[in-house]
Amino acid sequence: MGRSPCCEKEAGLKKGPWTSEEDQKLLAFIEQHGHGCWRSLPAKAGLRRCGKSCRLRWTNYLRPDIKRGKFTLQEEQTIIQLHALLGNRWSSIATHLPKRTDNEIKNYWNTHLKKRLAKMGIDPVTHKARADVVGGSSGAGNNSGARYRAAAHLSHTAQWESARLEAEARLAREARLRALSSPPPPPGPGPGPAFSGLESPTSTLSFSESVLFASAAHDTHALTPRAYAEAFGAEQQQRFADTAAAAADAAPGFLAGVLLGCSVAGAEKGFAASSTDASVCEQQQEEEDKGYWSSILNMVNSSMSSSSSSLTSDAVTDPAAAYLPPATAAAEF
DNA sequence: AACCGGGCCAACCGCATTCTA
DNA sequence: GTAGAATGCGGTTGGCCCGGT
Repeated sequence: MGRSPCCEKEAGLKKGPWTSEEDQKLLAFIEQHGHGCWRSLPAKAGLRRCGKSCRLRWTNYLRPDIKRGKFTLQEEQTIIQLHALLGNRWSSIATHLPKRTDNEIKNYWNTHLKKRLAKMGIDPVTHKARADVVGGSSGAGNNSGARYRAAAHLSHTAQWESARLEAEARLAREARLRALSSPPPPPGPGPGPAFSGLESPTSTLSFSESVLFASAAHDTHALTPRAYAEAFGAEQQQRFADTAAAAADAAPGFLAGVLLGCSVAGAEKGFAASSTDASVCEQQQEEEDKGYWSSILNMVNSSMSSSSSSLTSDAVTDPAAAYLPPATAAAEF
């Protein structure tokens, strides 16, 4: 595959921080003409920058729909959960955090979240409990249990993710084939909620990631309130509960229920209730996990069937099978 | 006051992927 | 089918800022 002649090597191109004058030029040009071809944009806009630099400046800074400033607790959770599922696929993660850029998320992960997970004894790369923490059952008491469970849960999701990626690749191939063999659908209401609300203009993945988003939202369980409190400090516990309550107001469905189940209920029961019966808690956790995963399956099923009228391939006649985790994971159900 | 080290983040770099002729 | 061009993406860097000594 050919590599383009690097525009950065063109003579006289400016590098480094952008001036406000350059920003103005870029903004004005894009507002008037749209960005179109990035390569030719700098010349048209009167900028001595390469197109790549312009694109980066626009997407990471100048775009009007960018939210700047501190990440909310909910955003932090989403990043952690999506990272557990997707790894360093920052653009995919950014797809599910409206108004945040991949660069910003990446920076935030590297400077904040990674360290906090490490503090929790969770390897920020694998999202598994570190051996030195899991093995060291002494001292920390119940802490290691909560940490281990959180990490085990994340590990569990990783198995799902590998299966999901396979299915995703298959669906993408099939979608492409269908697109080639059939005319585009008429404009109008989309095939269903799974398609309509979660699609991102920047996303290269649509359906399956929408499902993933929902599943990630479910994965609020992955960090238990207590484990979360350990990592994020007591002063954030209230924020956590507030956020969940706000989410319940705004979205009284699925996500809110999960958030509430995790936070408010947790808060009511005494957020860091170290004196509660551990075995009962674990049983409850297992039950919740079962419900959690089966609701994902249900959602996948319903989402797939809602769109299956246009899916004709054998590979997706059994939608659940397309997303079935490896046998070891499936056996845990 | 000066120095130092770490945190933070915008921007760069180069590879990967997608598009197009 | 292939090569070149365009764009996307993730890792890394450079420089500013701030708190500690």
